[in-house]
Amino acid sequence: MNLFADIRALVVESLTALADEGALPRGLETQGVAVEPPRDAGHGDMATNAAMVLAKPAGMPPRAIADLLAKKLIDDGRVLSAEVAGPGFLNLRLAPSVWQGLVGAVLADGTDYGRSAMGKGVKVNVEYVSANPTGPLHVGHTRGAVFGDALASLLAFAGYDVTREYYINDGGAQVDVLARSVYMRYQEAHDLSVDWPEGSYPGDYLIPVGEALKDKVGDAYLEEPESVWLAPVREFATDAMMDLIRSDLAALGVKMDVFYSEKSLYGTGRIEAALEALKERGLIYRGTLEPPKGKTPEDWEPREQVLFRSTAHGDDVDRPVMKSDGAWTYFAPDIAYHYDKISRGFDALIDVFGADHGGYVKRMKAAVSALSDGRVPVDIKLCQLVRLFKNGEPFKMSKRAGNFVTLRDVVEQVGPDVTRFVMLTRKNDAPLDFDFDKVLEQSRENPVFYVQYANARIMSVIRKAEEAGIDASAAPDLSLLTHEAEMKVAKQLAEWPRLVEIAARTNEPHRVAFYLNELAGDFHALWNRGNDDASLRFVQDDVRASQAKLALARAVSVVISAGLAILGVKPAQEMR
RNA sequence: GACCUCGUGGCUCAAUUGGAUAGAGCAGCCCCCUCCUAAGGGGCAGGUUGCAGGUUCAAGUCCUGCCGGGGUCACCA
Repeated sequence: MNLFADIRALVVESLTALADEGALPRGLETQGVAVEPPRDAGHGDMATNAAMVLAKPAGMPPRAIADLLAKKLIDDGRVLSAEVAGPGFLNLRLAPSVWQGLVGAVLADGTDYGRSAMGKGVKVNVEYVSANPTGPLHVGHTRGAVFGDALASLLAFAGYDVTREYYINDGGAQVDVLARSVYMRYQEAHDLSVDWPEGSYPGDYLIPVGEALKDKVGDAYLEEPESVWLAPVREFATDAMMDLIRSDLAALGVKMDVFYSEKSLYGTGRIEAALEALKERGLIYRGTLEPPKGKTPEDWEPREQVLFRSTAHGDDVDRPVMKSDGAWTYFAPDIAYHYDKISRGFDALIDVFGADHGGYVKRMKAAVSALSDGRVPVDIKLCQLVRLFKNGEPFKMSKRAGNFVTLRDVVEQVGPDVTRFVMLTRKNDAPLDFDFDKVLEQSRENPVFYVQYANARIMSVIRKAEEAGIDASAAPDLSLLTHEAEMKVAKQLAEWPRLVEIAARTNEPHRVAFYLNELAGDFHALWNRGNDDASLRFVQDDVRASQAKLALARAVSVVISAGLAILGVKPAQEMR
């Protein structure tokens, strides 16, 4: 059930009929015809731009087309009125029975209401978090985790075949640093005192890992040189860190389908194969890069490197894939990783990065474009910083001391539901303020509360009704829903399927959170109308009237539940 | 210097990817509880969408150039 799609289909049918009658030219392209809610509800229930879009190709003034279309549409039982307005908009008012029927459809579909087929048959890969396995996840990762997870759920709801994936950066130098840091904790576990060099990971979270290493190997590595213990300790340490990260993600309710190891690309010829694929396209060469204009690094010296001609696919400069010592740059395995995603048959890729990786976007897009010969689109979503506050005061993190606010800190303090919802109350590319106190506040300002409160009120009023002996789930006579305040809520429900498609098309899950806030607002408004007008209360002496009103409330709850499910939040049954 | 990103009432943000008279919430002023959760709601006031051009039936949205905030900038990942 998608009312906007239904009415759009009606508009297109009517246009075809007009063409058959000779009133319009045949074969007009109706691609651009849209049926949308008008910006101002006073204009009507729905508006179509059909006349304006078709005016030029039809060679007719828009208002003339709109007049023809209006006369045709009015024949349909669902359309109460069709008025031409402005430059050629056609404003439609729909019969009450349409909105009543919509409420019934929502209840019939349940939380499947709003599912779309737009992604049918399309395989999409969403890569998110992808934090280095060198420590627990912190707040910044939390935003990316929530965003990616909600986006994946949203796309699944829109019909896509979604894979959630985490790229483990376990191939670079930082995991060696991790291994050395764990080794020092291991030494400490043997009561040896150690000096912590600059650039190591001094966080307490490695103490138990050092202990665990001691439990596993005893004193076997104590007298050995690094060449002996580095590789096994590295593996031990990264495994421990991934366990930690997995449990952090689980605490937040994030479950990946695939954890993909960077290290697994080395020594298997996969990086070489990916670069060979680029080479075949003439995009690999040896050369020397110009220093960046304006700001030349202190230690700049011309160097001949192996370069990827990313400029052929929209990048600003070509990018090195191999260091001067012959080792791969970070970019090389990432190229291979994306090549692997392409060869696994994904039709679209989405990468969720932190905003500090913005400079990486063009080269990654260039690589995917080159490797898929332009067939596979990749959308890279950047998540901006999270600024922490406590009661309005900025909350400082000291990364140097290893004391940063972790994902687990946040989840333990405010819970996974609040964490997730709040992380989606801003669009991904805008900075987000997270105040530990305000997110728990029970007030209008807090959207988490506001939406949950709406659902709790619905649950509460259903309980009240049942206590009064009303069967709230009985088949209602929806024709009893006639008041404009009730219609307003029904109209908001009608927008849900449309919103899902827009949010999925733009890869913007925050739109779901904003929509829920609006829906909750409409519901609270209706609720309060009951203070002034007793006929708008949900529990009525007239059982049939009550059942109809409760059906509307239940439909609201259904959509809130479906929306919250996309965000990964459990609807509240009551407020405490 | 180059690239990315953002710029919308006093504050925090939306705006149906190009649609009509730019919408919400805070803060301010005025109202609404013998009544299902007032943990809420209704109303008033508040704007040249950073600036200047351009594209077209139509621009907060697209293009160009400025201004301002943030981010990034070859042997880090």
